Amino acid sequence: MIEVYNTLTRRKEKLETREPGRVSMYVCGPTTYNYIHLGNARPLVVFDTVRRYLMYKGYQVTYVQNFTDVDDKIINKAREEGEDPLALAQRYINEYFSDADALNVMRADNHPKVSEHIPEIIELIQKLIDGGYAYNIDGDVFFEVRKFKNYGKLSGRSLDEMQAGARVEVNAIKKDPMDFALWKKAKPGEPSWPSPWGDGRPGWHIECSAMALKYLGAGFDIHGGGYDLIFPHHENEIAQSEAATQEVFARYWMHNGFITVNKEKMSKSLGNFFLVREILEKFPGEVVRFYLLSTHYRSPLDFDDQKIAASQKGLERLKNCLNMLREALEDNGVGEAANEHDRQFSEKMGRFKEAFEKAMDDDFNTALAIAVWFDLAKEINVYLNKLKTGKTRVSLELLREAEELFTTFNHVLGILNEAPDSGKILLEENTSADNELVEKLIELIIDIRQQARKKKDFDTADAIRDGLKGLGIIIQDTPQGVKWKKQR
RNA sequence: GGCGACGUAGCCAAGUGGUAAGGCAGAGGACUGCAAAUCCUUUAUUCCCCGGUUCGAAUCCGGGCGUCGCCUCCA
Repeated sequence: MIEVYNTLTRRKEKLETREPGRVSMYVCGPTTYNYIHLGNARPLVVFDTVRRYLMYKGYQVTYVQNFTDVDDKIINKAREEGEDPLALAQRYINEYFSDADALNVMRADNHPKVSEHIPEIIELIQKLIDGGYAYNIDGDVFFEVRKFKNYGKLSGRSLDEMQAGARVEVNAIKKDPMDFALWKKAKPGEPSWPSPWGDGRPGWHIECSAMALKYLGAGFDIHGGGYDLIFPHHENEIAQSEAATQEVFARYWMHNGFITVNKEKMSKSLGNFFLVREILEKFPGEVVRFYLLSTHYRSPLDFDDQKIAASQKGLERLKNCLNMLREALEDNGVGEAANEHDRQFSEKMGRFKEAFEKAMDDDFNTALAIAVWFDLAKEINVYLNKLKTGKTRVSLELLREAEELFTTFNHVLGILNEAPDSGKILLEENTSADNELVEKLIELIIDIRQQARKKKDFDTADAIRDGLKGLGIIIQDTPQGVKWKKQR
C-alpha cells in the first residue's frame, strides 16, 4: 500500500487512484526564460522518481509536464535581447531538456505549451464567465474569488486573513483585491491572440487548468510542484478548474521542499541560485540526482559543494560494489550449489527488497530507500569477499539475483544512467580513435610499473601511480591483477 | 501582523509511543611492498531547553528559545 502526503488534507493518505492500475500525474514545469537552477531541478527529479516507483509497482502512469512559454518574464527577456518571445522560450525549452537528460529525468508523456493551447484556455475562461465565476473589464478577464466558496482550501487560509496582510496587490478595476487574471488585454509589442474579449494572452494560472483537464481530465490523481506554488498558483488552479467543471480537480497534491543555500531559499531574487549546468561542470549528473534524493522530498535541502562531494563519495561506494559484482559475474571460476551461507545471503536480499519498497511506499522516502541500498551493497561486498579470500565459492545464481536487485533499486531511483566503469576509460570529449590510443598508452605505463614492482623498485612504481592519479587515472593493485579507471 | 514547517553525532540524514537506520569525515585492526578498494571494530546513555501525560517519549501535550518558509513572480 502506497501512502502519499496530501497537501490538501495535510496528512498521509492511502493512494487510491481514479482508475485501478493507472495513475495520472501533472507536474508544473518551468517558465522558460533562462536555464534551470538547482531549485527548479528538485521537482523534476522528485516527481520523476515518484513516477518511476509507481511504474515499478505496476501502475500505468500518464505523466504530463507543461512549459510556460507565454509570460511577462519571457516577454521582458525577449525585449532585452531583441528576440521573438516564443523563439526565446523554445530555445530555453531545448536547453531544459539538455539539463533534464543529464539528471536522467524521463520525458513526460506530454509536454504541452501554453502557446499551443490558446483555444482550450479561451474555452475554459468562457465557461467561467458563463458560470458567473469570472468577469470581463474592458478586455481583462478576472476570476472572482468570492464566488468560489472553497477558495483557500489548499493553502489553508481564508480570504479575510489574506486581506488583513499588507502585501495584497492593489488594483482598482478588480472587484476584490484577491481576484486574479485569467486573460490579460494585449499591450503593444506583446504576443497576443484573438479572443471573445479582444486580443490578449492568458494569465499564469489558467494554463495549467486547461492543459491538465485536456490531457488528464477532472479528478486526475497527482498534481505536483514546489512548495511555493501552493499559493497562489495551485489554489487558483483548483478554484478555476472546480468552478468550471464542478468536479474535484486533482485527488492528491504533492509539494517538494526548497533547495536552500546557507539555509535560505535558493531563488532568483536573492541571487543565490546555482544553475544546473554550472553544477554539472563540477559533478556528474548521477551525483546531483543522488544528492537530491538523499533527503526526503518534503524537507529543505541545503546546497553546497562539500555536501554534494560527500554524496559523490557515497555514490562511489555503490558503484564500486556494482563493479565488483559484475567482475565476479564475468569470472567463470565461480559457480557452485547454494550452501547454508548462501541461503542466508538470499534471505537478506529478500528483506532488503521488502525494506526498500516499504520505504518508498511511505510517501516516497528515498532517503530511507538509499540506506537500504547501502545495506545491500555491504552484504554483496561481504559475499564477494568470500570469493576473494578463497574460503568458499559463491553461487553464480545468487550473484545474478544480487545484481538484479541492485539494478532494480538503481532503476527506481534513476541514479546511474550508464554502464558503471568496467575499468575502461570514458573520454566523452574525444574520438574513439583517441580513446583507444589513450587506453593503450595507459596500459603500457602500467606494464612498465609492473616491471618496476617485480624488481622491488617501489619508488618508481609509486611515482607512476601518483603521477597517473594526478591525471585522474586511479590504479589499484588487487590479487586479481592491476585495475585502473578514470576518476569522474 | 496572519499562517506553516523545522531543530537528531564534527557534517548530511532516517526514525511520530517501546528503548537512536544509513552516508561523509575521524580512530583502531585485517588485507597490501606501500596504497586503493573491501571487510571488522569504534564514534549520540541520547534526539534545542523547561515542564506535563505514560509502565515507557526523539516521537504525544503545554511553554520557551532558535532557524526557515508562504502571505508578491518564484520549483
